[in-house]
Amino acid sequence: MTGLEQDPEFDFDFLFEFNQSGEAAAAEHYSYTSSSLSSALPLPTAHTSLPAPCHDLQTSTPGISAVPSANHPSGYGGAVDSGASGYFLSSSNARPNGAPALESPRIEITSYMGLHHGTSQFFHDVEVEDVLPSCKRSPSTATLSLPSMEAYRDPSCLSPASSLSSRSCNSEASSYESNYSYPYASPQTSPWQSPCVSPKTTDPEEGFPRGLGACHLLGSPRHSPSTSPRTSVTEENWLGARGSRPTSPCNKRKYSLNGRQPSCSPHHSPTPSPHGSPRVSVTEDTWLGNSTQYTSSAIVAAINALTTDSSLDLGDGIPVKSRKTALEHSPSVALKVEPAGEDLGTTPPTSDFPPEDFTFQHLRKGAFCEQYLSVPQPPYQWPKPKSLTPASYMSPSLPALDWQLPSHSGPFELRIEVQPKSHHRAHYETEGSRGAVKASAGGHPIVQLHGYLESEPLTLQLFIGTADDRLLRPHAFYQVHRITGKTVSTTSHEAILSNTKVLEIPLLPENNMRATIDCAGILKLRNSDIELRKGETDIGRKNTRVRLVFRVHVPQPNGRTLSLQVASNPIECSQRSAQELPLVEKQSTDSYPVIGGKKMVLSGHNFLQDSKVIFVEKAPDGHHVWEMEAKTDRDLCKPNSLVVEIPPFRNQRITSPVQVSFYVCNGKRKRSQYQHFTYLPANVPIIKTEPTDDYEPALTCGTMSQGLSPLPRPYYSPQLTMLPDPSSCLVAGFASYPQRSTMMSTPPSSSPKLHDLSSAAYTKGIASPGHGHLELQPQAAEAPTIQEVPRPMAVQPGSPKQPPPVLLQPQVSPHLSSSCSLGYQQALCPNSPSSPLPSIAHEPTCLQSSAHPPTTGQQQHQSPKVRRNESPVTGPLSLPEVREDSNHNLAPIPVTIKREPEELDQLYLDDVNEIIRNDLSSTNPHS
DNA sequence: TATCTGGAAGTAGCC
DNA sequence: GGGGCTACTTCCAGA
Repeated sequence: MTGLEQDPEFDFDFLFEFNQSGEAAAAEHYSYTSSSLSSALPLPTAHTSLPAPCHDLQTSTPGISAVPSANHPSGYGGAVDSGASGYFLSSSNARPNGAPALESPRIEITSYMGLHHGTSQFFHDVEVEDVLPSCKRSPSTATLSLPSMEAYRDPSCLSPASSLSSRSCNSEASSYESNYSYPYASPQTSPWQSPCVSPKTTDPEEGFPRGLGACHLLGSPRHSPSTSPRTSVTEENWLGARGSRPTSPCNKRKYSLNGRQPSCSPHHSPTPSPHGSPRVSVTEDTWLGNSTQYTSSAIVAAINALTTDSSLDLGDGIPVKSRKTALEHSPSVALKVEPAGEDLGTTPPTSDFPPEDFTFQHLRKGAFCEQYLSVPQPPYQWPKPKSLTPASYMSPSLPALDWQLPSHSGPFELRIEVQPKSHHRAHYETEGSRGAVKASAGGHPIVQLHGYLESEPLTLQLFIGTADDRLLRPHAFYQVHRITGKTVSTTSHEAILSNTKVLEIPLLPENNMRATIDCAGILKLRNSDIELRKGETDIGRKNTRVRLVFRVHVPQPNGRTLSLQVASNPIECSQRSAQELPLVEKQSTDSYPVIGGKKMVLSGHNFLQDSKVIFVEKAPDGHHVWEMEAKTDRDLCKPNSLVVEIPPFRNQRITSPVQVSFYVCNGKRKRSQYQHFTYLPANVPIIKTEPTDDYEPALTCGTMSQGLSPLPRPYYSPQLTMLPDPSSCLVAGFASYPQRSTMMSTPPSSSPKLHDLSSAAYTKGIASPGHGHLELQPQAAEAPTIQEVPRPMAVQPGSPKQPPPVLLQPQVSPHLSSSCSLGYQQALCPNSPSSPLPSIAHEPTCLQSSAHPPTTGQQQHQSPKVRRNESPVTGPLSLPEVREDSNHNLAPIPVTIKREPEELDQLYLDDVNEIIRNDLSSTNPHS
């Protein structure tokens, strides 16, 4: 690292600049974005700044603790409100951020001292001092001398939990290096950060978005050559980069500390980066290039860049591999001279890229981040689209990656023609690539955009998303990894959006807007790295399922952009899971009358003759209300298929569908993920049920339609499962969307149709009085018209700390706390601790949820620790039962509820994240 | 030689 | 505090 990098002063300057100008700056940004975007930033630029928008949107939330309601209303809530607009993002009027003008109370950002981190970081990165002549800096910038890192790292800024000092591991080490690195870590704090990340904490660190990881990753020294972003923010950075092995946080791994793996250790890295750390290459051009660059967008970009590169500078700490990569591919403007012409990616942005330059756009898009990421530049250049207009390519205001988007709208449909295999062992940064994700039948996944008749190519975005029962969002522990080589025929480009690495693949008309995804691998980030991030609430342990998430932004004639998204089936990424755990990919039936008796064929992997299929009804708190082992036909059992007889449901008198789960168990701790199954009332024909009354809408929303789903499918579809389709609830027309499909029958590949609200549809729905119980109308009313306020209708999975859906809840009529309302609110703040959605939407759950917003099946699960406290004793629990019955006036059949710690494992695992979130939220006032 | 893979050793955390 | 287990991460070796 060069002295410059380490120059605290430098960082502080920026920091300060930021802080001081804080609000003003923030405001400026906004205004910039909103108003001046066009002027200040040429669309092309905006385009490039893609990340920014996302950040904005997302971020608005995250870093800013206060943002709360204000934000929501305008921000998320707004999104919701505007719903319709959501998908259509107006490129024209929108702020680059895409957010309504203002919504975002980014102001908060400013205030916070913690910002230093972020800012500093930010600047630090930027620091690229060389790049940024001090003279160019804003005069107003106050220079803060950095006496010591301590100062730098204002303890106050750190959340208690996160406080480095608190961490034993970092202790000393943390002092300088940590601090040093720390800044990087925080870029996320910036308001622009993705919301997904940590929502809300004022605490800078908290602000640390999980997405950050991505950035880190990107910047991270270790990441794989081209890609793997490492989240180094963690220990290495914070805790003491000095440690030999960058990794283990808190000395979890002694060996690492011992330098057992020197190779990994940044310090030892054999292949120091020639170019120096890939810092954010905020080059003069990009950053200061011209006066205009100071525009908000520029700032945003810079921030983004900063964000991403958190770890970069740890020069020493950069893992060989990462470093190598970074070096090779992403020359950082900042410190070192980039190899001339190294590649596009690295090329210091010149202030004037031709907007048309696709490559460039990408670069710019990623702005600093990308450079940072060091996207390996392929020998071949990113094809320049015939005429990829910014609009076609990307709108400045694109929905954040954690927003739920429809897979189709109007004539357009983004579809995964060929699903990826259910197992793909992800590689660590310390490993070589494990290749591209493949399709189960050989070959690679294929994605196609239907209904697009224009001649302009579009860009298909791919990122790694979660596969749990919550809303789809970028996975904190996995990043897409760009694969290159002889075997790769698909051109791709990496970009970083909201701290998540995104692979961009051209969708060409000549190929029927079809792309073979043979260039996407999956990188696993060390849990320790990610978990230590401030603001990161998810846990990595056993959180090994991901989905490939594809997005495409289709420019509309009216200037808006239609964003479609589709997620693949879940992909198990762990080695062990792939080898031992049973996996259910498909089920021949996903609903059946309570009488049971029907044979159901499960398709998947690792089935054994001894495999058991257990049907479970879970209470909102996660306890098993009912368990029943289904009969399996051992004779027909094959490694890839299992025939099971659907057991009769415990309550033969249900009046509405009840969703339960089942899993395949190969032994202790070897069980598949829960699959959803719906029991239908005995006398009810297996036909779709439409919400009929206020009392049961929830039910319908939550559970019904399963029977409808004609195709067997894995239940995975978190988003679907979690979110009752608002649209369905709101719009009569949408009722047709199988809620269930959303719940589980929807092919994993399908994205939440729930959100599939075309602007028109959505608008109508909202406007439509007929959907009264969807108290959404008011919101709609509040919301600016779509055109006026292009906000993604998509659901914003808030970060854990995200304020509860206050806005929505009130609107929901009490008696309705049905799934619809619930679902809706969930949709708004899916991750909100206060409004968790039960992964399993059985009737009781729906109702209860409403009654007990804070607890959902998942949340109710206690974290591992908590669990331990739980009585392992098996005993009858009447709670769930009673409530359920009472609610439905059903004569409950006595049920014995067993508490089996082991059994709950899965539940816990599934819910741990939520729990953690809750814990964090409760413990952290700010958040 | 480089990449991809499968397998397994070493380590950490939990019971 | 040690042993057993499981999960995570890293390393090794073969194709």
